[in-house]
Amino acid sequence: MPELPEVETTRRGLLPHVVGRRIRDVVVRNPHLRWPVTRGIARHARGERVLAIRRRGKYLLFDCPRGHLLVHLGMSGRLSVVPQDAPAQAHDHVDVQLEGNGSLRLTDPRRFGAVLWLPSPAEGHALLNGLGVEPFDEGFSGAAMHALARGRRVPIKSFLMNGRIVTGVGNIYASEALFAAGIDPRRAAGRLSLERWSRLVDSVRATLERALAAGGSTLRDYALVDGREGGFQHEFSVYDREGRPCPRCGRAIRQLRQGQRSTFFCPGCQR
DNA sequence: AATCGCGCCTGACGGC
DNA sequence: TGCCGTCAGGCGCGAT
Repeated sequence: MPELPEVETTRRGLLPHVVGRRIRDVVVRNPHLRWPVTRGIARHARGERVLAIRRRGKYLLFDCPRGHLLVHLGMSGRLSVVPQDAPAQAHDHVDVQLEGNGSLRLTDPRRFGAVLWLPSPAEGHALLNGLGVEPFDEGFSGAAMHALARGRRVPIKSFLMNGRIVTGVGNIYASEALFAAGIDPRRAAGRLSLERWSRLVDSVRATLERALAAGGSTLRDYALVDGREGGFQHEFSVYDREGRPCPRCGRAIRQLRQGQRSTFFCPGCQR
């Protein structure tokens, strides 16, 4: 699931429920995530007040006075706000209980997600300090990307999905943004003109904004904090649409594999 | 330095 | 019906 629009939608959904409240306890029901969830997390987090929730790439950071709770949703993770006595279902891994009623519940069938406690400053942590530019920051510009891509031979689609270059763009939105910009996903990143890079940067932002407005994309596991589904899956132009007509020119959408990931594109519109 | 591709997991689906 | 292979939103890591 969770690319930038889904993580950001989750963040915004959590804000009114979580910010300003204290953590009563962290209940670990199933510690098996990307890294084992240790009891130390509860020890650190207990009694801490959540001052803010930030997003960096696809990571969520719950800022507290003495550190940060980091959550990543992996491929199938979902955060929801539930009553503290809500019975756990399959794949419910962690409950962050808040003082008063209410818990923040992480559900993750495929277990590629993560929950970690980071000492301040969170930016110094290895998972965060190598991350690329945020798509909505000024630093994400045609000129900057054009310069970064110089000499790089990786396909532009893989380059866009590289979180050390730009964060938050995953498999769905890379395909969709390249379609919107009319760029062939197989083109070498270093062989894109400055003009086309500028167009692509605009398309990435526009695609992410549209997805955000729809509450993200629900394919299977992802849901908003209150359990509702996102809506952007109904607006896909190419993703998961092999053989169906391109919305612009009518030719059949094609699927190929790049770096063990499926890519979808229109052979007529994308050059 | 850049690129490739494996592995971590569960579950859904299609072919036989 | 069941078994098996393939694939699914991510990403760190080791090999080349």
